[in-house]
Amino acid sequence: MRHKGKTNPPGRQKIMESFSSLMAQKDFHSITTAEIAGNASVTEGLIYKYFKDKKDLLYQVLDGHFFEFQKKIETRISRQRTCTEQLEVIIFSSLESYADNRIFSKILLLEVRNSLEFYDSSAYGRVQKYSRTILEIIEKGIESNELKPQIDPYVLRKVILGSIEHACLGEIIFGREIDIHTISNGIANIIFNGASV
Amino acid sequence: MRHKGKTNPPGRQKIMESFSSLMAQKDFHSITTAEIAGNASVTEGLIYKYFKDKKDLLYQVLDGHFFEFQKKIETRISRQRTCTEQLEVIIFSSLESYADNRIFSKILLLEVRNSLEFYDSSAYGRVQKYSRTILEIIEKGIESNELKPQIDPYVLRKVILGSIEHACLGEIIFGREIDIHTISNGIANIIFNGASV
DNA sequence: TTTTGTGAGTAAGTGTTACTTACTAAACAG
DNA sequence: CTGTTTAGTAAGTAACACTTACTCACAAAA
Repeated sequence: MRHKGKTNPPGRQKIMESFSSLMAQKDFHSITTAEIAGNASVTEGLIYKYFKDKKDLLYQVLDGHFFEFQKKIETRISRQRTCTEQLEVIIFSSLESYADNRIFSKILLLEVRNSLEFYDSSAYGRVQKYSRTILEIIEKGIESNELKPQIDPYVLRKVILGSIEHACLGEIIFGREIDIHTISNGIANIIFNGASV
Repeated sequence: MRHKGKTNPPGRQKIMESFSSLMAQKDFHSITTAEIAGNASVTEGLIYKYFKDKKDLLYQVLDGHFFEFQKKIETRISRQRTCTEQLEVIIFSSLESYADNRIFSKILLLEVRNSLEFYDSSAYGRVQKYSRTILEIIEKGIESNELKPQIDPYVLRKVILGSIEHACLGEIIFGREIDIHTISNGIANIIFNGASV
């Protein structure tokens, strides 16, 4: 290459930061391109140099956040030995990440799911990988006799992910504080030991 | 009243039906008011006689669907005696309703949650009532010694609702078929008896 | 040293969209 | 009859997402 393929120019970064900070204040659809550009001190047109459209900007911002989320989860999992411990780490760390990073949570749980384009994005690729990791842990747990053999791994994964996500919704939507330790212990206790006497 | 307060005129109904059928085909934001009106054979302006804005139309359509959902669930619950049976009915019937009524599910799980106005709507009032019913059943179950006393009712509710909702997402988003019986039994089994050996 | 190509960024649009305003026509109540 | 209310229309408008066509800076090749 003749031109030193310098990637991620300042304008691009400023647009993403500006958009992120706006997402902390309001929902995706009420953020305008004019606002994003103004807040970033660039012109509206520049957004479309780096992003296909407004949604693509959303997906790319999510992708960055998800990358960090994934890195943290993976190192933590690797430090645990049993399947139960690993799933507990997943429950706790997911709750922690959602609670610590509202923008990430809002985008992932409330804004991207409704349009099909998301499922082609690289951010969704990360979701799939994370999801597959959970499935593998469950399958290993069944093999090693930690988990009941009659359990459907896909269903258990749904219960785990669903519980985590639902637990964060109140926090994200209404800005309520949640006690991560209590909730994650509560969820893990129900899922592993059951609610019935 | 002087004018026989005749409510729900044909134009209003046609708008709601038109919008419902469009929701079956695409996501909320890519439906235009021109489309809704054209499909209903009325003028665009009429939409705004009966609905505050496009979102209000969404909420009112959801409200109608939720009313039916609630009616069905409540009669079914009343036929069960034990808390466990009642919660099983909730899990099964919710899955069934979501699977049978894609428009309802799509609106409730993917389209309304992200904007705060929804939480003032009457549809959200129904969500709260349904949610409260579940909590009451759980509390009764703890009192009657069917459920473990150390369980936090709020957490158990999160696990139940989260599992149900997550189980339907694949179905709704990708149009996958799910086996309601298998999934609802699987979820109930994990939640009541636990996944650990 | 000039030329040429490219990446960063801008300015000024354009078509669409959600929503508004000001208006009929008819049904009814007093 | 008369005034009021309901159902519905027609013709806008501001704001929005996105496009087009451009400038400028700079670096490598000729």
